[in-house]
Amino acid sequence: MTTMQDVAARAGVSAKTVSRVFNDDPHVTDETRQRVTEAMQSLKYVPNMMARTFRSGRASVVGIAVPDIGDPFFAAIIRSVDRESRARGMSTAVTSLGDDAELEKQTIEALLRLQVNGLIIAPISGDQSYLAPWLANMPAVFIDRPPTGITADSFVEDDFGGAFLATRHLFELGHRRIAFVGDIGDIVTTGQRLDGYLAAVDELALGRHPELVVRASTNGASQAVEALLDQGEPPTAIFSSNARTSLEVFPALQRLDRTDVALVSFGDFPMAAALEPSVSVIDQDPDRLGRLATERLFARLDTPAEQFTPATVIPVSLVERASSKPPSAR
Amino acid sequence: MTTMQDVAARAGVSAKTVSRVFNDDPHVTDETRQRVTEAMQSLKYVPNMMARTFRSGRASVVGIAVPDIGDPFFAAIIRSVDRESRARGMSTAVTSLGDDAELEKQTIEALLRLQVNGLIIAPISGDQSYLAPWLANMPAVFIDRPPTGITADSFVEDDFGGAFLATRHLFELGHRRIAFVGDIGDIVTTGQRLDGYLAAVDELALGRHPELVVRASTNGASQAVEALLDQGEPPTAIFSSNARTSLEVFPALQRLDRTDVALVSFGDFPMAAALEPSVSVIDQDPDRLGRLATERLFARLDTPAEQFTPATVIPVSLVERASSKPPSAR
DNA sequence: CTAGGCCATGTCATCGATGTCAAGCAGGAG
DNA sequence: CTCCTGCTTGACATCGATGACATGGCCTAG
Repeated sequence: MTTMQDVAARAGVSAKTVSRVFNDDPHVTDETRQRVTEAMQSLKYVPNMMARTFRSGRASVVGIAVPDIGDPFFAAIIRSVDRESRARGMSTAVTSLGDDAELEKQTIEALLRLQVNGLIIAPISGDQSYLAPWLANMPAVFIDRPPTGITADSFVEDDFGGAFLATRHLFELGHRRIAFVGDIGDIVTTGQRLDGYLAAVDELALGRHPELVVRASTNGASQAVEALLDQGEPPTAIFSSNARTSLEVFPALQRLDRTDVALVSFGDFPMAAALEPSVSVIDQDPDRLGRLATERLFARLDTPAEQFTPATVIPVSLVERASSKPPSAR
Repeated sequence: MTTMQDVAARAGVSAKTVSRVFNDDPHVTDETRQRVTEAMQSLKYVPNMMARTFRSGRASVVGIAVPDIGDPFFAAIIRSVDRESRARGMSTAVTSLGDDAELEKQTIEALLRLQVNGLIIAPISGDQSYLAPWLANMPAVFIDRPPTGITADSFVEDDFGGAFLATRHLFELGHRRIAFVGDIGDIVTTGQRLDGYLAAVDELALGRHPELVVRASTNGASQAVEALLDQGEPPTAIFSSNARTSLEVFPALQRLDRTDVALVSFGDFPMAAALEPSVSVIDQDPDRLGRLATERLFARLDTPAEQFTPATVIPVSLVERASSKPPSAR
């Protein structure tokens, strides 16, 4: 690790002069500049960015933490945050939290250790109180689900409303047995969506049928669908509570040759419109979510004291496609 | 920003003692420990990780840079690297390079500024010589495409071979006019795939037809397909040079009601098997790529001096699905 | 000819945490 | 009673880069 000192010694100048050359300070003679430049090259000098950042306090990086980078919804959010941050001269560092709530704290702290300027987070655990001390120095904006145990800005979709909307939509098509497929992680979000589904079920007097509600781990959605359809009185429609499960549910229906079962997915996903039948979705507008979160983050960076509406709920909309269809005769 | 000094003043001890309490040094009396702990809490002290890291040199983070997080191929690689790194007690910071080669250097340097322990990179520009000085301090492993302008480990797929394989496969099905759809970015990779395609075209004596080779920007693949099929003698098969373009090409074919045109995609993507017709792909095994790259990175971290095979080419395989079909009568 | 000013360069302190070393104090052994 | 040991605690230096300020040389205006 060559330092400015080393370069300075080699060039026969002081470290300060090396610093000046490095930072294009005009108050250096060409001759000195050249000697220093040569020394830098021959010693392969790289600035210790950590030292510079340490001195200035921050790294000009926005941290983003999401449960899963592979989820199309989060991928879209990341894209959007990335674009907005870049436009403001900051780069981004993304990290996946996985689905182990225990690891959230430690993963986030590893990210914060990088001394990012701000954090955009879609948490997985049910408690973010460990963030409290950090918030004194750095703004955090929650997306997809609100914080628990601390107060912070948040932008969430209307999980309850979207689930209600999807369920009622299926009801209006004539369905009376509508299944709910959720996953294990995403406690808060999935819970809200389940509530919305159940509220619709109650309001429409469909009766709650526990056997129609399944929560499958990421790779188990396939079996879950199979079990659902294997019942005495199988559902005629499925509400899949997020894009990740939908990516499993659809192929499962196809494999069982049961694409006659209606399907609505909470969350759009690539190719949803190109499938046969095309899949109806509740569109969450991840682009907007990412944009709003980034704007808020930068607003907090500019004027930390300012008061904002802490929680914003973003409306969702139903995109009707071919998988929205009446019950089949089958 | 409360520092150890502040806590020390509050607790009536020296900063060093605060440091000791913070690091669970046993040589502190319970009484002092308690006073310091209280002071830390009331002042909401958080350690300046930057300062600690600065002193120790590294952050325990692996940096990953890819052109686009949303690309299913890179998303799968990131997942894999993330899993492997986590198993070794390191977390990851991912950043998107976008498709502007000019920005690569600056984005990477922002990442390196975080003083990551190592870097896994799928570059977009044609010159990584700017990395040279950094390599003295930190290992870097290239994936998807080899480095240019510097020497470093790399793991790449067999772009040439895969493209050759796909083209020959289409030929064997009876196709004689096979189009190539590439994108603008990814210069190296796309170039290799084009070479493989052209080599097959030559070997099979199909004749090079410039009008069958299109390079579309990310959002222009749709028009490109339209233009291809609108020719006097349109292709009967399309070789899409990466998953990102395939995500556009397929819907375009569908919209034009031309799913009779055969299609092979370089790179698998979610739902490729569920589409109608299911899409044949050249499978790149991103999981393996990520795993190998991470293993190499950690090997370099453990024994920097060791010699390894610098460049590894990972074979690809053809996954035959329904879109592999003979030319239609149309 | 000289004072004032500009310019190139250097010295020192600083950011926050922590390793090194030593001081100070208490208790036990001789 | 004294000396040694061991334990708690603090002063200082350090990591690398850089801001504030100082120094010394040269040029120019009066």
